[in-house]
Amino acid sequence: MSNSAPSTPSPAPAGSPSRSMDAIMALCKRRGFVFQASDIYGGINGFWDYGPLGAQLKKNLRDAWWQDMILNPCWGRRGPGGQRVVNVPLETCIIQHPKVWEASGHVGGFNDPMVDCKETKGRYRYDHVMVFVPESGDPGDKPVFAYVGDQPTEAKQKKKAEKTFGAIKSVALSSLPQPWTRVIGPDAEKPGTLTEPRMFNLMFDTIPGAIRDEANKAYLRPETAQGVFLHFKNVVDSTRVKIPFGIGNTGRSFRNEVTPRNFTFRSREFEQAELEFFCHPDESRDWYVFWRDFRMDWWKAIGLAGENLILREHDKDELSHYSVGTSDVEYRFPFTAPGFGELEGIAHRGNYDLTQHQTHSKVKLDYFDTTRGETLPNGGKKGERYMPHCIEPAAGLDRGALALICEGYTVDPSRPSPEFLKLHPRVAPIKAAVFPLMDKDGMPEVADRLTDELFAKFGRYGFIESDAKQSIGKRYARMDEAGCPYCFTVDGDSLKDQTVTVRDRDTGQQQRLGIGQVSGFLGEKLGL
RNA sequence: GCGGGCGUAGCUCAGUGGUAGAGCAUCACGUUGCCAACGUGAGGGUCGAGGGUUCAAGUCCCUUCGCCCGCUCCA
Repeated sequence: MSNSAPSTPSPAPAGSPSRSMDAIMALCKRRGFVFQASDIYGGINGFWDYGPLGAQLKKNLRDAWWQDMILNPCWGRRGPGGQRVVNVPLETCIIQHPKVWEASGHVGGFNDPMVDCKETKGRYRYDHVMVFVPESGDPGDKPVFAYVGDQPTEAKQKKKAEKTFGAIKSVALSSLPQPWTRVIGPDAEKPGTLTEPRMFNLMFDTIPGAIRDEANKAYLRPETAQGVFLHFKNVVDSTRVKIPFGIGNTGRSFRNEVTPRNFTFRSREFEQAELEFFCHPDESRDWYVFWRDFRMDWWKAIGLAGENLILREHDKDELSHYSVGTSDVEYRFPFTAPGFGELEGIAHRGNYDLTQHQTHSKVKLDYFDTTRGETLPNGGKKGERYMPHCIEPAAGLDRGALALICEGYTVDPSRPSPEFLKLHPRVAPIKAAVFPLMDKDGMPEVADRLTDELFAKFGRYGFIESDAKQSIGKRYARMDEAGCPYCFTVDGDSLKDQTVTVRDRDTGQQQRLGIGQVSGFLGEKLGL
């Protein structure tokens, strides 16, 4: 825990009533972190908007990612070979050529009606499933045998069907009336295990161009990663980067989730921050470990330092067929407790994506590495041509913002303002507040001058608030709830000795500080 | 997609067929000189939406939208 002061109880454990999602969602709405999209029309399932504080919180999170991944990668931490880590940014469109998603595998797997087998957990394209039935067409009370053409199941099921019926014929599953209580799935033993066909529209589609023509259908991207692979060659040719290096891409992605659930956690429109890091196949495992460890450290550094954060290595059977390894940075959200929910996946993608796009686009995407190969008489290298491997740390910014809010949300009944948000100063949307203790006797003027100074120095990083109304306790409480880390208060003594009090959000404790020291104090606390 | 719960002021909720309410919050004025203080006052509602029954609907019925929980799904 970040706070070790004995007077401060540790945050309520995940899943306890005092850290309930209801309370967190209520605070999010009350203080303007998150609103439901199209609220006044009754909302729209799976879409959430950010209010003033939430928009700034998420921007701070995005900026932190950009700073620590692109501008000063890994805080200067050296790569596995002792080299400086080099990453460059890219910003690609939400809509790309439809073939991109065929190459990536997103179209083939998810755009057709599928039937699932409850027994084997197999999934089949509805229009590919055929069934062996007796020549007469009427099986009586006997089961019929489903199969998928050109697959091992065909011969197996044909044999069984012939044994049962003798003369058989083949019909489409779609020609049989539902429910298919008598159909034995391709790999199943018992009849009646196939579900009704279901559409899995993972991707939203749209039709660019003035004239609606289904032939022009395009998709809203389900991930930002593919935009990077498409420009791998352009980046190499235009920036003098040498492998190993990474390309970062942030932006909105869209997935037509079957069940949007859990506040902003599973939204249909969401923002990703993804890095595709390209390296030689032989070094890919080391880089995978490097990125996995750094990304975990990064989330800790912006405030998820508690036991609610874990790094989970995927089991072998969870991995995609092309992946050497995948880890998730996972957070114990109130709605997943005692389990965890994914914040970021760090995947070793091998050379799958570049290879796929090379095949589909017929454009060479391999890399000529002039630092490898045998040494030539002139001292240079002969070079080596290879398809780079890729490590992909892919973070969800909305999930990150939600985790920051959940982690920061604290209830301490012993405080005058029990409910408060312990946001790390780097991501807190409000960086500081300035209050005149009373709205008279020269205090507002001093407060105004200090406010101006803080705006000039820190306004570019977040909000600087000032408030002269109502009791001081109420103003502190408001700032606590909004996650503002420090409040500076001008009182009667300020006029005499040029000092103010600074109040720490997490402890409620105050100390006196010269007005001239305030900027230095705040800059240090904000890590600037 | 299936099952269950919920939807009344910004928030938490009361209101079981008969004039829409309370507390907190917000705003103003006054008091108060460091922790959601006190006093006085103000603003804020087509009771999620649409339809129906009824002399009369927040309340009963139907439909629909949204949120929450469980299952399902999540190469």
